[in-house]
Amino acid sequence: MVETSFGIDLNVTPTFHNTDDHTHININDDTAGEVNNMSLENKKLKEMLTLVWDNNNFLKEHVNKLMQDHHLLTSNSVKRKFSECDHECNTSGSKEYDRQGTFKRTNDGITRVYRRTDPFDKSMVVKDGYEWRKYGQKVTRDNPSPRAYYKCSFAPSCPVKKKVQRSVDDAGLLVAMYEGEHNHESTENEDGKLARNKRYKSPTDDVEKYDEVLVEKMANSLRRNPDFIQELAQAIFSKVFEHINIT
DNA sequence: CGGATTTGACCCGCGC
DNA sequence: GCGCGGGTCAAATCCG
Repeated sequence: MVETSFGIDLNVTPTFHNTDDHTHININDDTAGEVNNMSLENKKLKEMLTLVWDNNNFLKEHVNKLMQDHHLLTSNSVKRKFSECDHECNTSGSKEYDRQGTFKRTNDGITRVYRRTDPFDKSMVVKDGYEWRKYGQKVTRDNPSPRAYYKCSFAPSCPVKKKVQRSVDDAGLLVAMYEGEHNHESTENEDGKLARNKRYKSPTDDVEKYDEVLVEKMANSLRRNPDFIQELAQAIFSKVFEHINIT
């Protein structure tokens, strides 16, 4: 079934239950000619809408496919990297995973956090519930991507520092190194965590959201088009007259 | 206008 | 002592 966002079923012919004679309308020859014209326009309109809908479906499938490919690629890459990290961690330190694709490794008082991000995203943000103030950035010899230096925003009372740099062989992997321990509570409270969890979206949610936005945009542009409104009204009247003629 | 970020200069430890 | 590289400072700049 095809239905626009403003509630008009494009495939199903509307049915009318005229149980008494009050619905019968006499139409003269001029009106009949007009009705024929409207039928033609109605056909055209229906074809146009079908075309738009087909295009929409095609785009939807295309987006779905792209999302699936991207998801597959990302998860494979994460799996591969995590197995490498696992290998490192079997020899020293302790390890810890979280559900956001973050790998944590603690060794000699320095905690390393590996977080997978978009390789094209140039931001160096690794959210950890604390607020940080950036105080420097440097390109190091062994890595072409710059290393960012952060101090805890509670400094100087809190001595914790953090260094963030992209992995040498995987630009999509951010490595954050933490030195010291915070002497205060995380700046992100429980409400914040809940709010963030609520905001979590699956890829399918994205597709549905994209669908909604697309349909809404199409509907809005059509709504703003007076020609469309007029033709739509004519089409509806045409259907009504068609039905009345049959019955 | 004030806080955050950027970026070049400076500091410091280490190896030669 | 000198050069190199990582870390830090602070003035300039950006941005809400």
